[in-house]
Amino acid sequence: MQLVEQPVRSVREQIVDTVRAEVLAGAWSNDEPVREQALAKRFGVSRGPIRDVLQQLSREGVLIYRPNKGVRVNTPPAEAERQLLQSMRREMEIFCLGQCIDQLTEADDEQLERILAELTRACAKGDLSAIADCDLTLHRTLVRRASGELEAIWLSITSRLLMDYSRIDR
Amino acid sequence: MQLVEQPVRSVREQIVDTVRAEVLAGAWSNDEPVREQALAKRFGVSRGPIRDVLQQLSREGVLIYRPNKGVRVNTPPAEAERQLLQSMRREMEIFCLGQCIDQLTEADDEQLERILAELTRACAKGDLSAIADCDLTLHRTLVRRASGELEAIWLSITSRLLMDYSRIDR
DNA sequence: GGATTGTAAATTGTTTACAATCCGCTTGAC
DNA sequence: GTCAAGCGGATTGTAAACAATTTACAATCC
Repeated sequence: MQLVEQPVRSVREQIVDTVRAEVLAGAWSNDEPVREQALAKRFGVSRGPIRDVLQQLSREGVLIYRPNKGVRVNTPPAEAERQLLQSMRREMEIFCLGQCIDQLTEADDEQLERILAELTRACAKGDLSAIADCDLTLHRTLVRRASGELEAIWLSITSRLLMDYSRIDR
Repeated sequence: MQLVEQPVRSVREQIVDTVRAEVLAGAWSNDEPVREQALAKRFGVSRGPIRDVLQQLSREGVLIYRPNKGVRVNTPPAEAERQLLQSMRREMEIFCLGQCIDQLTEADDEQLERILAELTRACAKGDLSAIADCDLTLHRTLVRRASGELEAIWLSITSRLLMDYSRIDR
């Protein structure tokens, strides 16, 4: 499921979103490191783009990177930190909503409706990873609309928060 | 000036901090794109690590990246966005201060004193780029101490804010 | 027997070479 | 004279080879 449309998405961006979704869905263990070669083979690219992907996800806090030792799935934030992030996320989303509430187009409405429907369905089924994914997609669309500049920051915060879902899911 | 101590800093990290400091000091124009080859030559490495650096700084919002067209210095945030970031930064720093106020060691105190002295000196001289640099270093130390996980997020927010200083300086 | 050192395989970090894309300029048709 | 097609250099994107580091395991020493 990829409801965020974007005219041209680079290979790296696609891989980033795929890997992040999988990690947040709890599909990856954090006991063993993520191997660059394996990912490169899986996505049919060389190690270069994969390294970019792993670096980016590490800066987002989804993975954790240690020099010469590769990356692993990060652990969820501690409770105090989680509250801070929650608060910051809320602040950002309120801001973005206020920024873009007036300039929503017909197409935007339609897209939001689709995502909301998907979210409702996921909630009904109790599919936590799907909920997390929809959650991410829905709000990400709003944030990007308000300010592309803020998207990266918002994503870092929210990804960290969603790591709790993946833990619960397992 | 690099007062943040770190046992082992990778080549890339060092270049990232150097470039960021220069951009925030207003040393780079945003009229012309940043060339990978030139940076590679300057730092004595190949384009690979340089690309990592530029990618990271782009995700921080210091630079802005466009596919197949390289990176440029980003423009400072709009006023509304700046206020949001300011508020978020404040929230983070208050949190981090509360987290680590109790567990500061002798060495920490000493280091903080040094940075503060440097900051005072810079303020007295009205050296805006030095102020920005000290500002960054001082608070970054605190944030890292409180939670290394939060450092990346904090850095994204603060770098964007400090871009205003660099504009004023010019 | 336990600790330590040496070695080989695996993995990451970096460089180099090559392909794809972009940008400025010429050139030629109209 | 103007505009568009196209050519060439420059730059970015990717892949593959090479170097440095880590890790696991075996051999050696105490």
